[in-house]
Amino acid sequence: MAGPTRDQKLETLLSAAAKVFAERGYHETSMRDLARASGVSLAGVYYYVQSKDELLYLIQTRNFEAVIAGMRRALQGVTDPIERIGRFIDNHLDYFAAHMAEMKVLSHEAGALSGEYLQKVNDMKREYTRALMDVLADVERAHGPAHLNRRVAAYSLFGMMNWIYNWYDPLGDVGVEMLSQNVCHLFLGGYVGLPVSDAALPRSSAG
Amino acid sequence: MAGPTRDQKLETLLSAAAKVFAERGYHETSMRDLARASGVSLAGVYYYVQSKDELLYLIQTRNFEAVIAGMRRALQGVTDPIERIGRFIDNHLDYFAAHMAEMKVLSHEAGALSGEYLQKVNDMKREYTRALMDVLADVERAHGPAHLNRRVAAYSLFGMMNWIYNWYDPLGDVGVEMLSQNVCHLFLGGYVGLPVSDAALPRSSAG
DNA sequence: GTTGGAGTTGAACGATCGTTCGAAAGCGAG
DNA sequence: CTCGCTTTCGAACGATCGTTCAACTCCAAC
Repeated sequence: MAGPTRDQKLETLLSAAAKVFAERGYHETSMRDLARASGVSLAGVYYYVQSKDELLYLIQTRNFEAVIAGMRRALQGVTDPIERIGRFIDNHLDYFAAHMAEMKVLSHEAGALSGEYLQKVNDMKREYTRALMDVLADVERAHGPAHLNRRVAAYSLFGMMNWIYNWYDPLGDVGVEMLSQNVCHLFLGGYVGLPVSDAALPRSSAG
Repeated sequence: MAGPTRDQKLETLLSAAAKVFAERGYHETSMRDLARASGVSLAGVYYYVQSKDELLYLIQTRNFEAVIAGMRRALQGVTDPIERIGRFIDNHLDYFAAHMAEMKVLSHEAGALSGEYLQKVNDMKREYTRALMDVLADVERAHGPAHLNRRVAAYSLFGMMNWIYNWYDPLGDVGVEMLSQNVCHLFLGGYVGLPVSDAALPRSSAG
C-alpha cells in the first residue's frame, strides 16, 4: 500500500484548486484558500507548484489537452461532415459536463494568464478553433455554401457550448445526451438549412 | 458654460471604470487604477461612489436596464413570433456591440457581486430570461412544438450572444447587422425547423 | 544508528489592497 | 471680503495578498 505519488498529489491539488477557482474566481481566491481546500499548509502548496499562475495554467492546459485529444479520437475515421460536427459537439459537451469546474476555469478565466502561459493556452485555442472551422468547411463542401459567415457560426457554437457553466446542471433534469442533441439540432438546423433527422446525430459510441 | 454636473461626472467615472474592468477584470483592477484612468485622485473616487462593489453594481444595472428597456421598445406592437425573436436578438446584439466594455463587465463579472447587489442583478436576469422564454413559447404556439428543450434553446441563444465579447470586434469586417442576421438565421433555423427567408428578419427600423 | 533526500510547516517578508479622514481648494451668495 | 457648501486630495489605516525560508518530520538506504 504505497502512499500517493507526487503526481497524484499534484492532481489532487489541481482538482481542489479548480473547484475553488470555479466557485470564487481566480483572483478572488487566495493561496490560503487553496491550502485549506486541499488539506496542506500554505507553504506546502509551493512544493508542488511554482506560483499561483502556474496552478491556473496547469488546470487550463491539462483539460484543454484532454478536450483536444478527445476531439481527435472522436473525429477519427468519420467522414460524413454532418456527423463530424455532431462528434465535435458531443465530445466538447461530454467533457464539459464531466469536468464542470475545470472547464469553467478554462472558459471564464481565459484572461487571467499572461506572458508565456497565456501564449501556450492561446495556441491551443487557435488549434481547437481551426479544427472546428475545418469541419465547417467540410460541411460547406458537401452541402453547398452556407448562408452564414463561417467564423460567426464557429464562435456562436463555442458560445452555446462554453456558456453552459452559467446555467447547466449535469445532475438536473436535462441529461448530457439531451443537451448535446439539442445543441446539435440547433446548430445544424441553422447552419445547413435543413432539418436534421435524429438518426443522423451521433451518440457517443466511444465512451 | 456650466461645468459638468455631478451625474455627468459619475457617468464618466462609470464609463472609465467599465473600460478598465473589461480589460483587466474586476478583481484585478485596483481603485488606484480607476482613479488614474478617470483622472481623479484615489480618495476622489469615493466622493462619487460608496465602494468598489457599488461601482460594479452601477455599471451592471444601468446597462442591463437599458437592454431591457430597449427590448420592450423593440417588441412593442410586434405580433409575429418569429419577428419578435428577431427583434429580441437585434436589440441585444446592437446594444452589446455599441457598449462592448460595459456588456463584457455585465456578462463576465456576474459572480463578482454579492448580497443585495447580486440579488438585484439576478432579478433583472430572471426578468430578461423570462421575456425570452415567453417569446419562445409564442413561437411554439404558432409553429407547433419545437423538437428542442425550450430552456436549452434560450440559454444557447444567450450563450451565442453573450460570448461575443471573447471574439467580436465591432470595427472589424463583420458588421453588427451581419452578426445579428447570422445569429438570427442560426437560431431560428435550428429552433423552428424551417429555413428562414431573409425577408422575415427584422432590421432595426427603430434606431 | 546514522545519513540524506523528500515532504511539510509556522512564521515572516514586502507589496498592495479597499477604505477613511481631516484639511485644503474652489466658488456662488450674502 | 466672508461665509457655507461642494468638490478634491495627500496621507495614512489595518488587512490581506503571493511568496520565501529555515527548520522540522518522516522514512528508506547503508
